[in-house]
Amino acid sequence: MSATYTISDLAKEFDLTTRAMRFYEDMGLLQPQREGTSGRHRVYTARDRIRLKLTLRAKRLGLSLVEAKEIIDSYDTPRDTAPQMRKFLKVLADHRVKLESQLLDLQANLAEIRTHEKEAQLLLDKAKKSEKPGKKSATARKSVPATAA
Amino acid sequence: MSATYTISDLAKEFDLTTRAMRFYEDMGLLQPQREGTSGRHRVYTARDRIRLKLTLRAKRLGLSLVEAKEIIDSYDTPRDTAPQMRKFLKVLADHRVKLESQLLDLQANLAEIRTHEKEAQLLLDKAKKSEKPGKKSATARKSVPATAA
DNA sequence: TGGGATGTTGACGTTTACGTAAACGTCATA
DNA sequence: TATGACGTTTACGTAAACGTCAACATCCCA
Repeated sequence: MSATYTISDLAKEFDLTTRAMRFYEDMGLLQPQREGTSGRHRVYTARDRIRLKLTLRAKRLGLSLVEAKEIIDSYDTPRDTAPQMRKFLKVLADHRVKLESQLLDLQANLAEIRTHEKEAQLLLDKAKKSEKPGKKSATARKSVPATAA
Repeated sequence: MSATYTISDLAKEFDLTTRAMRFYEDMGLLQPQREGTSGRHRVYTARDRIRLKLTLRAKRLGLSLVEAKEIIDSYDTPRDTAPQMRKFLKVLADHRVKLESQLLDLQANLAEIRTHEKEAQLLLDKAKKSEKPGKKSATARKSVPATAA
């Protein structure tokens, strides 16, 4: 009934190799069922697909596969007792702190780039304007910016 | 006159090993001067310090050292001609696109975490309230969230 | 002047995240 | 039934980013 996927289905969808997917399985990130005459072929469920999606996003944010697994698993472990719940909350909070500081890095970096883009664009425009009117205009040779945070 | 640093000065300031700094030098990210009787000891300038700072921030955002070098170097290459300028702008734009998509990942992830935190906190509070009044309350066993983007 | 503290150059080791190749099984279909 | 196309296991290889010695040079200062 519910949708299932072959290894290459998911590999294609997320643009990775089957080797990578088997590796993720070895790491415990995916746990496909087996099927076929001798139960060799892997069958992925929607749950695997979502875990894979989360894994890749975590990777894009610079987490190792082990770190990714830790967090993703935490979404999938029992939280029936208060201590379990509190531990879950701690994992979330720790991760959030990391993400928030990364957000700052990112915003700083973006701001810097946009500044440089504007500046460079301005110089380029100026050069074009003086293309005919003037003779030659010495453009700036900038070095590493002091605004670096 | 202008401030200089020893290898361990910077290593301490940025919390990395001297081995890492020499490695960055091998990669071309840093180019300390040499000093002393036989010119063996490395001397780092403010420029090195800033390049190091940029390198580490790039690393935190998941760039490889080679990628970091490419971008940082681009800030430090001549931009006297229009083609050079345009190439510089292209590097910036490419990098900005990457950062912007990363920003989306990050914001999605943060939003998700905050949702889970609220939800979990609510359950925890509810459990505490019914600690005395009721007998026992079965708390939820949540699995991987469907909200996963 | 001597002895820690610090620095330097190799050079080999380690972890992460797969790539790649061999050698074989399985499945749809022509 | 045979012939691709796809899947599987096993195992060795690799690139990035350092860690970890060893063995020696320099520097500071009591």
